[in-house]
Amino acid sequence: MSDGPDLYSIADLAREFGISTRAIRFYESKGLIAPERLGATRVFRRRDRARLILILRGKRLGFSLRDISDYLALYDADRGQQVNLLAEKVDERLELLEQQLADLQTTIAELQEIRKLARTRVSPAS
DNA sequence: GTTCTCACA
DNA sequence: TGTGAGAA
Repeated sequence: MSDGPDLYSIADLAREFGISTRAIRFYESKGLIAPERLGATRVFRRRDRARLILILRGKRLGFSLRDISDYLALYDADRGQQVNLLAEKVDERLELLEQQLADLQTTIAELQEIRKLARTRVSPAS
């Protein structure tokens, strides 16, 4: 049905996702994942792998580990509230990015204006 | 190979 | 938000 191994070592996941084993341990220390242990050694199941994928996607979208942790914590608890939190954080993020984009566009326009003036005043005719 | 802790940016 | 180093 669903394929792939049932068990993964920390090195397996680090290799698959192109991150360090240190980063994975770091995420665990922050409570984002909670792999089982065989003795002292971490054993990751599909569920842990799935959470890791969500962590990396959240990071890629610019969310903090804290945000991602808050979101993941609701997976086992309140799925309705999880959806609400996600919507709220996504709105926040979009608002910030849109503002940053507008600021960048303003800066770009200023620089382009400066370049235009500089060319007409100090450059040989082209 | 894996674990942990401490220091560091 | 991670990494480096060192010891086990």
